[in-house]
Amino acid sequence: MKASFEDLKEELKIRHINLSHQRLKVLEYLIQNQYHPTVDQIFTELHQEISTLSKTTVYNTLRVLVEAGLVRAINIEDHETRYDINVENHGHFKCESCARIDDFRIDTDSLVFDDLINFVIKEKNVNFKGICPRCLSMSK
Amino acid sequence: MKASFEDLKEELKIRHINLSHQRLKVLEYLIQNQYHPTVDQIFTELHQEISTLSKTTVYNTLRVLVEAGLVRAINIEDHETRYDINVENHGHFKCESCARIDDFRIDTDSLVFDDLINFVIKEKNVNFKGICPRCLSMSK
DNA sequence: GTTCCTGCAAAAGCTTTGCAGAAGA
DNA sequence: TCTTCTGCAAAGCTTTTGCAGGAAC
Repeated sequence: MKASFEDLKEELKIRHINLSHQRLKVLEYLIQNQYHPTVDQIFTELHQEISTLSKTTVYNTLRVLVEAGLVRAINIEDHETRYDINVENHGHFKCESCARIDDFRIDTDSLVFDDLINFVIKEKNVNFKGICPRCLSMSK
Repeated sequence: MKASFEDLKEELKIRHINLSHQRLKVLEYLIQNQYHPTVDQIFTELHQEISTLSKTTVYNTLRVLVEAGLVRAINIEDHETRYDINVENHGHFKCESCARIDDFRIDTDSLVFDDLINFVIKEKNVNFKGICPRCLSMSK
C-alpha cells in the first residue's frame, strides 16, 4: 500500500515541518515521477513551473524529507544521489546504458548473515547493475 | 584463495598494462591495506614515500585496475568512491560512526529475483549500514 | 623510437554554507 | 510576532581533462 500525497502531508504536519509551496511541489513531483530522479532533474522540471525556485531549496527539501523518513536517498554510483518516494523494502537495478533505475521486489528481512551477528543494521541496500530489457531490445 | 601481488602483476602483464612504479605501489597498498581506502587515503599514505606522486596518477591507476577487473570500486554514499582489492563475492557494511567498511560473506549467485528475469545482470552490490561492534562497545 | 604514463594546472560536477529578505504559523 | 524557509552567491569536495615532459618497452 503506497502512501498518498495527503498521507505524506499529514506526516509532515505531525513532524512540524512547514508545508511550504516548494516542499509540497517537490513531494508531489516525487509521487508522480517514480523514476528515481536526480536533484537536477527535479529542479529543471519544477523550475519551468516555479520560475523563482532555486536548486538550494530542492537540496534542502530533499534533506528534510529524507530525515523525516518520507523519501529514500539512493547512491549507486556516478557521484549523484537519486531520490525515491518508495521507502518500502526493495532493490534497485541501474541500467548502464540508459541510466534508468528500476525497482525490484526483495524481502530484505530475509537477508541475514552470520558475519554480522554483532552489528546493528539500520539500512540494507541491494543494488544491481547491467542492461535493462528496453535497451536490450533496442540493440537487437 | 586470495590473489597475491605476483599473481596480480602477472595479470597486468597479460593485459599489456605497464608495470610502472606508481601502479605497483598502489596495487601493493591495496593488498596490504584492505580497509577499503578512499583515493585521498591512498594518495596521502603513498605520497609520504613517493614525494612526486600526484593524485591524478592515483585516479588513473585505480581506473585502470578497476577496468582490468583487479580492483572493485565501492559507492555506498558520501560522494566518495572506495576501493577494494577483493573482487570476490561479498557484501559491505559501512559503520555510520567510524565510517569503516567491513566485508561480510554472501553468495550473490543465490540472489535471484523474478522481477529481473529479462535483465542482464553484470554487478550485484549488497551494502548495509549501521553501527559496528567496535563502536557499540565504545559507547557503553 | 614509439607508445604509454605521469603530474601539474585548470575545469567540471555535485553538494553545502552563509546570510539577508520573505513566507509560514 | 516569531520562527522557519527561500534563494542568491560563494565555497568545498571529489573527480576529470588537457597537455608537455618523462618513463617503459
